[in-house]
Amino acid sequence: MLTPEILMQSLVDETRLRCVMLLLAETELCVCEFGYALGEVQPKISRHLGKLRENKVMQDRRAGQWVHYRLHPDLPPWAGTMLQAIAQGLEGSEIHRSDLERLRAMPDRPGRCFGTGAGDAAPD
Amino acid sequence: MLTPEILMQSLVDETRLRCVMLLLAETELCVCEFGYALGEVQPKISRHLGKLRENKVMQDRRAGQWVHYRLHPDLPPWAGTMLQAIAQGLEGSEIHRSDLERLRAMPDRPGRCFGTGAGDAAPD
DNA sequence: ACTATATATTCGGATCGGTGTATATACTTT
DNA sequence: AAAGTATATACACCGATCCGAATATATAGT
Repeated sequence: MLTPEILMQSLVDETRLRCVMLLLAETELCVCEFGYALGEVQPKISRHLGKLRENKVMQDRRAGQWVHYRLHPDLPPWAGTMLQAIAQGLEGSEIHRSDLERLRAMPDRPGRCFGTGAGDAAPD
Repeated sequence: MLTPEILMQSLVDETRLRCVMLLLAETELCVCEFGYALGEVQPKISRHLGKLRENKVMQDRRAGQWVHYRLHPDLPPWAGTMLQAIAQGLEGSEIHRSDLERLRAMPDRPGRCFGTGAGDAAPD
């Protein structure tokens, strides 16, 4: 079960915080997208996402060769409140703003095909 | 200035989290009260309170031989939200409950004489 | 089966943060 | 000024954590 202690330990690392903040804006991202947005090498990203998954902050979903991460659906209400409060305190933060910018400018982002595999959200 | 990163770094340590949580219930406490409530030695408590002061999470006030700590008056709104969310996530936590219990059962708690120095709240 | 791409894990080393013990400082009382 | 109480700091040590680099695993396409 997720406790405030574990959540803070999860977010106290800058890389992990940046990843979680991206998920407040994009709901689901794969490892390579995190890596591109943060400008970090893959093993580093993967390790941190793994810890966030262990800690039940995120949930992963494999889709072909890609693994998509999203905020854990069972995140308790107080945890959601914390994330929102952090996001608010981070307004004006250069790093997080540019993370999101780089992500949105990323070429060839892998399309997310949910559940039924019906709709492919590939940008134009 | 206090940032979410610094606040989380401040609270990720159990001792510091326990101290801050006590201040959500008591508004102002001196070092010896923290020490008694947590059952920890004085240097340990003092060191952690010092870091909380540095990080602008708490503010200290000397009153005679005692130094009283309270939550920093300029804590930004998002920080207050975070503290409340954490307190909520901590409901049912044995440690924090008993911290508060021990504090309230502490004999000879130093009286808090604010501002004017008029009233001394010494018990009997 | 072989290659390519995406992700995960392992390992050794470096760094950071917490701890205990001892000691220093500040204030009060006599 | 000397002794007592409250608080702060210094130092050496230890364990946790993060990192880079190399390697392992998983899936897709041919």
